[in-house]
Amino acid sequence: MSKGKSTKKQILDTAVRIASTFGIQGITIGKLAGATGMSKSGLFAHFEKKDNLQLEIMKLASENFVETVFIPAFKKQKGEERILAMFENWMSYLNDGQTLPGGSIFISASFELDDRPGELRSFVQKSQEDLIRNIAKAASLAIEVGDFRKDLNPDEFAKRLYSYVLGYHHYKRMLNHPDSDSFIRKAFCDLVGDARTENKKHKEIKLKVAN
Amino acid sequence: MSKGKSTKKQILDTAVRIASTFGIQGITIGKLAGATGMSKSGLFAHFEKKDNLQLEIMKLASENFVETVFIPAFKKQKGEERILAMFENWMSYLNDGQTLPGGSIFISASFELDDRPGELRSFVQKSQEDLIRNIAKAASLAIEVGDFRKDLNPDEFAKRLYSYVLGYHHYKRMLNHPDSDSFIRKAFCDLVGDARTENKKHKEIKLKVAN
DNA sequence: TTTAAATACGAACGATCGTGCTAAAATAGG
DNA sequence: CCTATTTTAGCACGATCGTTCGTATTTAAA
Repeated sequence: MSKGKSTKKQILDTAVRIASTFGIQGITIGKLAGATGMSKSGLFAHFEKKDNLQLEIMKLASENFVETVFIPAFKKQKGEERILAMFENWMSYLNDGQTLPGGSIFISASFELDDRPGELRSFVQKSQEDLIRNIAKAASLAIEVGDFRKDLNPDEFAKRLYSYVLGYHHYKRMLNHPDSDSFIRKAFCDLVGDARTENKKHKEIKLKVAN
Repeated sequence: MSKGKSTKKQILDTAVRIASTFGIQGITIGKLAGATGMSKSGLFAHFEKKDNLQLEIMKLASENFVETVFIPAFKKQKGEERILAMFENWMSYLNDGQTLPGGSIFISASFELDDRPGELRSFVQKSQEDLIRNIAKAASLAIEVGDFRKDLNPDEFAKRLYSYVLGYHHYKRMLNHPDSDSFIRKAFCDLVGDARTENKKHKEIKLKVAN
């Protein structure tokens, strides 16, 4: 890897962390230059427009999400097991204080950008649609293999799950509720329980992670 | 009302609309001055610090919310009826394009401020806690009067409802899903249905509003 | 090692930010 | 109507924003 590409990668890694705390709109060439020990102009030369910088930050964050949440989950077998894996990976992702000290960039970016059209917003929209579609897809596979009821609406399932995640993020980050982890775990279990076929209705849902 | 107070009120009304679209952090003395036809310094004289301006914006938005959502709902009788009224008023509030062209200030402010301590954040936090507590209170009254099951957790009910509202706002504002209204209506009905006592389990839930 | 290309820096630009200061204008009370 | 007070405007400040440009330095190929 050439020198240029490697420093660019390092810049973006730092940028993702900063954006996690200050929002994608809160990143600044000067602040980012300071955080990386570079000059404003030296850093700026890697991106040509600030918009590009923001876009590349979101793209990196998106890759991180896919690698942490989806890729490992797709190695699990279809059905409830994969759904559970997604959920647990998702929780790990949201609580990785190393790369996301201030919470999910996508969640905050969504609310920052919801009324500001542009390339950046389009990318975030597309990512969110992908996310919901992937969950819905996993749910419909769970129906196919007989884990979930045939009359479950997978899209509805996905959207309710994501709503709970939004709430979770909100209660944890903004309101500092100490019981937000148990909140979402219980909500998730009820959601899955309701989605199950009748004969599996009362099986235990085994989630790892406590805390 | 003195001249000063009346122009200040008018400034804040405009500010709430702007903040609805650009976020509470997106408010700028210059932009707001332009929007009200005043000079920067003339407008600034009403507030003394920008922080005060932002705080007063949030306070006005909070009053608007209470007046639109809670006050009318508290005139309904305790129980499910009051819960339904809250929900419907909430929907009206969120869809009032006149005063909130860009969606709820509190929702966006929450995500803008979640990692930035200060007086403004504290106020938003308090407002959100009040909101959840009010819903939970209404739910526990519904238990008292026998509409909801005795083993329902009111706090959990409130937090799940608010999670759905966050999702609704997100799907509607950010993702422009045309079916977001039916999404939340169905989610709400399921939530209420699950909360009901056994003998009322299958009563119809009559919501006004379509669209 | 020489050299051409890639990369980084320093300084400066126009804009806009929040915020003072002072003077003009509008208002309200006698 | 006159005056005292409140309200507004004009102007300027230091800071910071994104961005440009010419120059220095570092890297990689020959």
